[in-house]
Amino acid sequence: MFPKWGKFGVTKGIIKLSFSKSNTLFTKLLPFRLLQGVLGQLLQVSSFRMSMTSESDDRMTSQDGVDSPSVEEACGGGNTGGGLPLKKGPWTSAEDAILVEYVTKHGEGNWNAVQKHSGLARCGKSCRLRWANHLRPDLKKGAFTPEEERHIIELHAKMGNKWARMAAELPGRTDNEIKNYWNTRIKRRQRAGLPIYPSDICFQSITENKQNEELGTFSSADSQYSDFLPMNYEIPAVEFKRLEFNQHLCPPVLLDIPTGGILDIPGRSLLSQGLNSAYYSQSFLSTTPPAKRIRGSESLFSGLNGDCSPSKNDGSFPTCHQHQDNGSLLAQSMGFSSSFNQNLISDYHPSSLGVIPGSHALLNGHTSSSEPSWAKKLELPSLQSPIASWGLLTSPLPSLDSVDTLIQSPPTEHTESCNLSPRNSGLLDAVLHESQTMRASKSILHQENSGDVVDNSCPDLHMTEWGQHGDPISPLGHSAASVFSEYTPTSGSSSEDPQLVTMPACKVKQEKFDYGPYDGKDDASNLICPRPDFLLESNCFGHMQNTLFDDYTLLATLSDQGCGRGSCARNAMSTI
DNA sequence: AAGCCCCTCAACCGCATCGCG
DNA sequence: GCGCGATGCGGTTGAGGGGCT
Repeated sequence: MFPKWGKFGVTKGIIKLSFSKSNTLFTKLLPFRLLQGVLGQLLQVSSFRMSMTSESDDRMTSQDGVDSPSVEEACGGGNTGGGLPLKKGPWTSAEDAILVEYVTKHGEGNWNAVQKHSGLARCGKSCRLRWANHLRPDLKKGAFTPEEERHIIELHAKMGNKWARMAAELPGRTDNEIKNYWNTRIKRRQRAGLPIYPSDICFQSITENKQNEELGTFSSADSQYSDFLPMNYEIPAVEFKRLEFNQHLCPPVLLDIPTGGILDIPGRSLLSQGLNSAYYSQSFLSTTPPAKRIRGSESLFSGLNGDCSPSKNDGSFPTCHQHQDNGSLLAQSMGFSSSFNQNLISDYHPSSLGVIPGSHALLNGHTSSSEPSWAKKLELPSLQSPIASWGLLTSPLPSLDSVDTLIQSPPTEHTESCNLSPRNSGLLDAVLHESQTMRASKSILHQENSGDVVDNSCPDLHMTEWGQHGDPISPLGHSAASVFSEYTPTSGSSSEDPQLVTMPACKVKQEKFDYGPYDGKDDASNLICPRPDFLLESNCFGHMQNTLFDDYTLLATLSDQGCGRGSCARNAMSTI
């Protein structure tokens, strides 16, 4: 039953154990300190009665939950195969050997039978995990290579937290490995105040998605969007409770609503980290609590389709009323940005709290060249967005942790049934859809205006010029356009080379971000983002005070109510 | 050297999905 | 259609190690 140990070798504290079993040679590398425990485990497994004396065995004993009923619950069956208590905690080499032998003999699958047939005191679930994550012969051990890291980032941009799918594209790597890597990376970059996705990857993926689009991958997307474009949307009131932004970590992003109000959102939290990411997309657009997780594809604009689609709900979002988690509506607002036909803006009535009969594209259809759209959003000193219910925005926006929670929030039931995108769920899908929608919207506008023909061949958001597409209908469209008409897009900036962003009436020196301890593979041009609060404090907005900030009352309201970053509203007030 | 903090990663846990009777 | 077991997936936890003070 047990392997015949062949030889032992010790090198630099690592013991190399070789043994043969069933004409197969196994080699195991073990830290020296574990030797005693391993031998102890061998005895334990072989006899099912073991008095452990080593330190590691003591740890195991305390952890393995032999006497704990939770073990049975955890593995959904408890004792099987003759009443053997199931063990928890770290696997020993002996257990590994048993499992390897079993799988070698019987193949993968039927994991619950492992315990029955091999005597291994582990539940099937644990066996499967151990095999998949550590014992599989095709596993690639060691740190991720730079190529793999980049691939992971690209995949995450496309897929979101679909670890298993990502692992399938990274031979020899496990979902757990990738997940851990990503989570670590997220934390690291959060600390450093960096965006999650480097701009080059976004750009590359946008290009890929665009190619897919041209190949017809998203052939139905436009029509789907166009289905709801002309509709009125009722966006529910929303309360941002317990929301605090860690504003010192990242620059806020201003979202100016059609009345000129400003929602000041830390850019890193909402935009650079996730509004554009699959998880922000998913969770922010989710209209149901994270009770159910969706398998397979999730739609970025899930809330806009299915139950929330105008075709089904006359433009309202009933489920949005039902479930409002922190920030979800905000995300809806932002995520919906591109989904709203600019034509609708004229219908907007600021007094109708919670209801935005029309709304405005987040970017007002404008992006600048050379940067992916998601990155460009960060550049805006002001972003237009259909933020609903200003009067109910009674507290600051989510803290970073809150946002993290939102990031991690699973998609919703609706997302599954509301797929707009066949690929869904990734940042780049979001960008793509936004691009598509903007193009559709522009097309409509151009048709209606039947005047100047703007080059619709402009392939992507990043090819659009600010001043060229001033929204002729939005109360602020023109203003915004005028504000940005002189905006000079930058490209190829780097942290070593702070950029000057030309703004009307002012020049804003590009803030140099602390890129922290990260590996530096991500280029430093991720954010070309003059801090909006800086802009507010500069005289930049003096130029805009007759346009963006002509509604003193609303600003005062925002300031008093502490909406978003009240300080920013106050700053704006003081600037004005 | 000791204590603390932070990071990494293996493993657990809960839930969803699938397939079968 | 329903129940159940097997499997898969993603979020979370906690032990252990390394670095810093």
